[in-house]
Amino acid sequence: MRPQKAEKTDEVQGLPRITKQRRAIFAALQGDASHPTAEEVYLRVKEELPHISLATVYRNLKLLARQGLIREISTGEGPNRYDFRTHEHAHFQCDRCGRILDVEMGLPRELTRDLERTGFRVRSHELVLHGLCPDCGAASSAD
Amino acid sequence: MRPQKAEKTDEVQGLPRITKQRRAIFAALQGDASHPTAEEVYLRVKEELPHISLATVYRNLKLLARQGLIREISTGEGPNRYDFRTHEHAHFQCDRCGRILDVEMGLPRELTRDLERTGFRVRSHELVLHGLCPDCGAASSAD
DNA sequence: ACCCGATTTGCAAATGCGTCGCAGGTGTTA
DNA sequence: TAACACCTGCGACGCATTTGCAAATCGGGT
Ligand SMILES: [Mn+2]
Ligand SMILES: [Mn+2]
Ligand SMILES: [Zn+2]
Ligand SMILES: [Zn+2]
Repeated sequence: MRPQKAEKTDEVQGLPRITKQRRAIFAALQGDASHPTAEEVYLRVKEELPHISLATVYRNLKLLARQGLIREISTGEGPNRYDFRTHEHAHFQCDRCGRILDVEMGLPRELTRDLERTGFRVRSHELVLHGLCPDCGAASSAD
Repeated sequence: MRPQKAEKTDEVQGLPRITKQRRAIFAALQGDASHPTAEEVYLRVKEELPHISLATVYRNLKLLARQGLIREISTGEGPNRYDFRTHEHAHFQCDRCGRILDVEMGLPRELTRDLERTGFRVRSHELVLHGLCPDCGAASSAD
């Protein structure tokens, strides 16, 4: 029996393939706590794959995020950032140095429970704190 | 004595003036629970001030937000949105209809306390939840 | 190993959203 | 009313990200 080419109604696209670009982009994030931007990932991957295109990096970061293999973070300040840590945690962005630091915390269970009880379906959430990181806070008071 | 024109070192700019554009933009937000985009505010204000420019709307929304008179919200999905409600509350954006709804909740005090204790200075935070709103959740299960 | 079609890539152009520079206009204070 | 700093409208610009397309590449089936 022939394998049913693309459905007509639903936009089901085939399974993602493992290209060297995709693999390298994913690898570039692993163990990196800096929450790099697409541009930064691009520069990094380019050392291994000099011909890779920035568009490919964007496409794959989006895809990996959709697959849940990485996390996409928008801080409301500058470009999106990417995180290999996919567990539930919040982020702190320093107003001064711009760095993004992990804040280990989840939402109070009761909150989402209350929302669900009101008819909402909570799929995800993003919490970003702003202020001064320990380094910059100290620097500015010593100023 | 002459009034000290602009400081040399510090970029202190004079006091904001009350122009009809600024007033109209602020007024357009009042009582509006829809969290409109700059574009939407622009269209609304244009009915009263047909010659207003979109750049002016952007400039004033930013300024009003800096003054703390309104709140700027970036959901990570589409353009920024503006809120006349400045008290601490979170937002829920529906994946289906895109609407943004208020969620009355603040951060657990203990969290920021722990952060401050570690040397952070928390100035603000933004919490955005994603999922399906009551209307869309019902619609999709009835589907 | 080879085929073949669906997926992916590199490239450039396009898009979306927001900001900037500048030449007048306007609000505010004296 | 005069003076001047702040504002506005306008278009050009900038940055981040997306998209169209032809060529390259994966990978399941043979
Ligand atoms: Mn993180
Ligand atoms: Mn709100
Ligand atoms: Zn810092
Ligand atoms: Zn909805």
